[in-house]
Amino acid sequence: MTNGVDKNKKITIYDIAQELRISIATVSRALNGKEDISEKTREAVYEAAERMGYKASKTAASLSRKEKKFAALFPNLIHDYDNEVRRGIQKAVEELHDYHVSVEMITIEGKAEGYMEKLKELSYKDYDGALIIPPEGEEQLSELLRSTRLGKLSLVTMTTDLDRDVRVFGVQSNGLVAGHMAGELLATLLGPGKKVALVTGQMTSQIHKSTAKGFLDEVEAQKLTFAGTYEHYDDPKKAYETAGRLIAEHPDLDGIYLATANSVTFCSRLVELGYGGKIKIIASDVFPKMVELVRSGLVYATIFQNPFNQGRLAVQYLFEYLLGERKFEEDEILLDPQIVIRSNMELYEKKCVEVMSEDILF
Amino acid sequence: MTNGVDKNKKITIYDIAQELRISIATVSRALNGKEDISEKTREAVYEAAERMGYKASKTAASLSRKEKKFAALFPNLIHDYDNEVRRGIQKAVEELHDYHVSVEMITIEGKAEGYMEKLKELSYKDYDGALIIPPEGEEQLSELLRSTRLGKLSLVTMTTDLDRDVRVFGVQSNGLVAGHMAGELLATLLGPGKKVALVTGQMTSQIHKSTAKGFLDEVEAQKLTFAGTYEHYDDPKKAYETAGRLIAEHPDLDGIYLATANSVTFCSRLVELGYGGKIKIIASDVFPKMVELVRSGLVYATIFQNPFNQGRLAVQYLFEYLLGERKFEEDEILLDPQIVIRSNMELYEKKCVEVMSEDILF
DNA sequence: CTGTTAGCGCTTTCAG
DNA sequence: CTGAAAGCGCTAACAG
Repeated sequence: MTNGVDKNKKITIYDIAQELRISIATVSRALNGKEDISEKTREAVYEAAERMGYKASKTAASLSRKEKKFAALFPNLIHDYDNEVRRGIQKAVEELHDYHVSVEMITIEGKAEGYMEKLKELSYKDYDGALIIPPEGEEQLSELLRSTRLGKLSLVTMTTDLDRDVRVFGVQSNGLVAGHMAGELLATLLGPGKKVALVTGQMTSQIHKSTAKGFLDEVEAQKLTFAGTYEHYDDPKKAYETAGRLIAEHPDLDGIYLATANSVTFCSRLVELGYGGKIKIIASDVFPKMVELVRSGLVYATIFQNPFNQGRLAVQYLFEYLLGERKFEEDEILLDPQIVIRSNMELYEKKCVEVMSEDILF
Repeated sequence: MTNGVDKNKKITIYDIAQELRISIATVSRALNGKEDISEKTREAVYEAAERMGYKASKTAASLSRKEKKFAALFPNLIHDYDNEVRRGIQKAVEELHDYHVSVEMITIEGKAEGYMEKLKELSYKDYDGALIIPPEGEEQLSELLRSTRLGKLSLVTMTTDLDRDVRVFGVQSNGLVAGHMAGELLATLLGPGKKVALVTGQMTSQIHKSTAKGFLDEVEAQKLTFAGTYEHYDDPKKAYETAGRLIAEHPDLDGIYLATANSVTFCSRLVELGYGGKIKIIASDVFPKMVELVRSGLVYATIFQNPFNQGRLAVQYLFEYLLGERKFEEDEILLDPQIVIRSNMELYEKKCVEVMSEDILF
């Protein structure tokens, strides 16, 4: 024993209470940042906890704490990506079963107003947090949110960056790096000077902006020729049209980075146009249909953005945040995109699941 | 309520005890597969648990259960890879802090005999499990193990496949897929017909065998020319020599898959011989020195095998196994290898750490 | 603002 | 082989 800290004994709030000659309830309150406690006591407790080497027991806490109630808000759109996020959320709920967290999945019919209404209701119903996948036109929701008090309801965003002031944190893929990766792969596949295009979702969304930036930077660094950015909404028909337009405008195109959903529709149009093997394609994420595209060789690689984990971590982190275990100086949690080629496809294939309704897919 | 199961209420062992008119202690014993209990009671408890929809609370259990004691056995060799495994184990201990698991890190001086001796001691001292990174010549350890009773000490292996009969499970990288990935990348980089070689560790080790198999299969499928397998132990001097020999025998070589440690020594010898930019190299794992090699362009890609996670999961799974939460029909847990190129290197760089002693490295 | 007390659900002696 | 009882460390009323 060099200093007063005995490594062998586990320090509990009981020890701190004894040391300070106060009750364990007071120690608990101090440690959990509750309101009704004097600053003096709180400081004394913090000091003692630090000095004595106190480490809170999450298991004991969870045994007595009351349930944390979350809700997950999704737009009314069945989507491969969102479906994976959903599965991730469900997984997190299972994993956190012992810790008493529940998540209600809610599909919102309307757009921004629908979200706001539900959010207010949740706040009123004493929910602790909400996980949001925003509707089209998220700026509007951001706007509404900024002018509304939601009490103690903590907001976490996924696949978006709703205004930072209104949320606790956001979980999304590292778009910047994903863009660079796609650029580097195309450069490797094609060599310098070749002509590439970017096909992406709404550029009003931050995630698409950063993906585009990463890709453009890499294209420039690798001295590829840039044909342009082709933006389209998450709509298969638009994807189909966009493919046609892209080829019409650049019949000599060598490569494409498909940084959006609806890759499948897009690719099948390319095949129709007779560009099957001629253009090197880097796509995004792994869904059952994408597996086939990579296997067939039409798509050389796809960049997996792990939507499943996005949902899972959103729940987990929100929970930890609410317990004061997590700080978030960085309010963006970025997941690592991964390169999937034919030979490691099987590893990702088993991680994704057929989407319930296939209407929207093809 | 369609059947007797009320989804709203949490079923506890108390409920089961009441239903069966026995004590909660008996229920607990039955559920945990303790010895001193009649088969009849056990079955009744299982049946009731199933019927009533019982889900055990790990948190409550961990609060009263006594400490699980593990040990991790490493050879006396400071090594980038092992160092990461160590860090992973430490991480797991932190994560499992609340669950009362401790892991003692032990460096074994001798070889197989040294391991056996320590293992017997651990068994005698009532340890619950041991995590093993075997010494050179693991077959010998396997041999010894097969003829020795270690009581209730559960064995988990890492970076090896010690005899399956003597261990609970093993955690290692998916060598087969890693080999395929390296082959596919080289094929993409070089095109068909080009000449490639495999540089690997001891082929007596299962992990190296499966990596080699994956690579060879892919080389054949992609119609590359195979120059041969160059085997060497984890010794920088050998790596240096091997590089020289490889080039002497195949001056027209186009690509190499470095499926072993000591890539750094190997590569620097290649540069000395003037083969710096001429040969495409796929390496393994990410360590600080490897980061430089990829950044410089000497190595095109490296296949990350996540040794950190290997250590972390080994502890976690062993713990879950001991609690009966995990079954392991498959006794090999395979981690997904990941492709790291220049543009996503930063994501992996921050996950590895400078090794303590650098002697062995270069 | 603080203390008392009753659990949370389970494992583990200790006594039969 | 089984039961009774004492906690594990913490939170949440409730009562000052």
